[in-house]
Amino acid sequence: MFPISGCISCQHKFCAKKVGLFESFDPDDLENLLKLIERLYIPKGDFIFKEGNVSDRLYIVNGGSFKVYRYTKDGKEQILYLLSEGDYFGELNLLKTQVQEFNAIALEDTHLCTIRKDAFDSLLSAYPKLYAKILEHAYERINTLESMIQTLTAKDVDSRIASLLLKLADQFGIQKQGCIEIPLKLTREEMSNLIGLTRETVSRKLSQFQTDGLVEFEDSRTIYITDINALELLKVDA
Amino acid sequence: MFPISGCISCQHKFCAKKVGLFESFDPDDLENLLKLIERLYIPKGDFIFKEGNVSDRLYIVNGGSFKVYRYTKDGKEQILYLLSEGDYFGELNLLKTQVQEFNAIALEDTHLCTIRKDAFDSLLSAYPKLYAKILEHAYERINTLESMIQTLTAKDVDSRIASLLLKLADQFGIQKQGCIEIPLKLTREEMSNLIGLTRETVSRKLSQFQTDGLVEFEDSRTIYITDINALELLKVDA
DNA sequence: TTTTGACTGTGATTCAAAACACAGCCAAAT
DNA sequence: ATTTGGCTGTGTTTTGAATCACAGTCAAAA
Repeated sequence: MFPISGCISCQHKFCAKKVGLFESFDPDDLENLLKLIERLYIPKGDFIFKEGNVSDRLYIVNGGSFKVYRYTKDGKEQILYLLSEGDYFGELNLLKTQVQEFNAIALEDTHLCTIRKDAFDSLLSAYPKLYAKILEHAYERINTLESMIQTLTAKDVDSRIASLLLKLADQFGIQKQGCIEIPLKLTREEMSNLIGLTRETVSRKLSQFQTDGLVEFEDSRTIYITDINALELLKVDA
Repeated sequence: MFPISGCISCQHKFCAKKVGLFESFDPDDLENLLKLIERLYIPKGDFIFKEGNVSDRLYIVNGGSFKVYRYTKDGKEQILYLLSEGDYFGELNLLKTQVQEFNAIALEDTHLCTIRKDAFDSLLSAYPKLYAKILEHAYERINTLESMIQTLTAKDVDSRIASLLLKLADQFGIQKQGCIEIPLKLTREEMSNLIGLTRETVSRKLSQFQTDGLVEFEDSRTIYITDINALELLKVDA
């Protein structure tokens, strides 16, 4: 994890533009903002931050993706959030200085734009409208968490996996002819860590979903959802 | 569910004062605020709001308590939030008009102070500092939800029940000599609906906790935590 | 190119909570 | 005072996911 001066995937300006947080910024504002941004390149598998770190940055995903997780009592990782291009994380922790309670690891080679606390503070006083954006984002996060609880309390495994697939499709899915591609290459274990199951159970159920014609796989990592209606039914019905 | 003019438990002013949301209000502001408040008395067991209702009020608990829940796929209620005196709910839904996604039922005879959307909007423009309070509250809600997920993903039943008891103690507990009383009289089933177990499992484990000297009961509803350290250990350790 | 290590699928077994069943209890209502 | 209905405790049985075990696959590294 190290700052880099040249950034392959971004033209420096873009990262701020793709993010809802700054969508009201005009070109001058953006110019101003760019001075505050520090960029990081995180290779696949490396930590972005760890539990116990002082959380003093806002992270904007400019390219790539990462998972935010902590450990359950029995030592399995429980993934709370998945972020990809255009997403951001950490703004709430900047409002009061505090310690990070999650770990974050890059799922692929990842380019981040970061803003440190002091820079963010000056932004907030210059653009008080940012508070509204932050509040909106907090509200989205609440919704994410509430539906995650909905998923986790479903005893029925089919419905949990259907929920997961639909969530991934909604968040990352690319509409193709007759199917939805989920370009995020999660391992079976990572999927299980999103919904509180074991990797074996996820593996078995996904095979079954495939033979039932609900999904297809490419090299067992890239998922294609071929029957989204059936998944919706599994999610809701008994 | 009906408005009442005389309110036994409150002197009208108090409800606003006990709530963090309005703590920065001076006497004049409060006087102003009082004109906007409508009070409701909800007898035990009655609905405060239902899924599908337009959510057009902020609810402040002036006395009593209620549960906020929705249904899991298999028809059990999943309780998301418990509120008692001084708590409030619904402010986030007032920011954009929308439909309620939860049900709320009074756990005992409950007195509420409510503020309707239009009144709240005028408050917000008069006191923009309220946004900061709302954001703070959203952040607390995120923390609540994240630790709820932590609890739900613990496979181990002892730790889930320990987490629940500690949460109840933290939120509602009254320090007594040598123990903590939890005055909220939840049924075993409601407890199970907070942590995704069955009422039988909760019943068995609480009996065991009692014989192990961790808790005591009065008429099986009021809980006294007698060994909070042991519960902390159960929550964290294997 | 070969080796390595991480990931995957799938069978067999275990196990703990869910489900079922029912009697006893208590509080509210009649 | 009696009835009623919801709640509780606790046995017994069932069930389905976790666990254990292991071979096969694949991609990255040497």
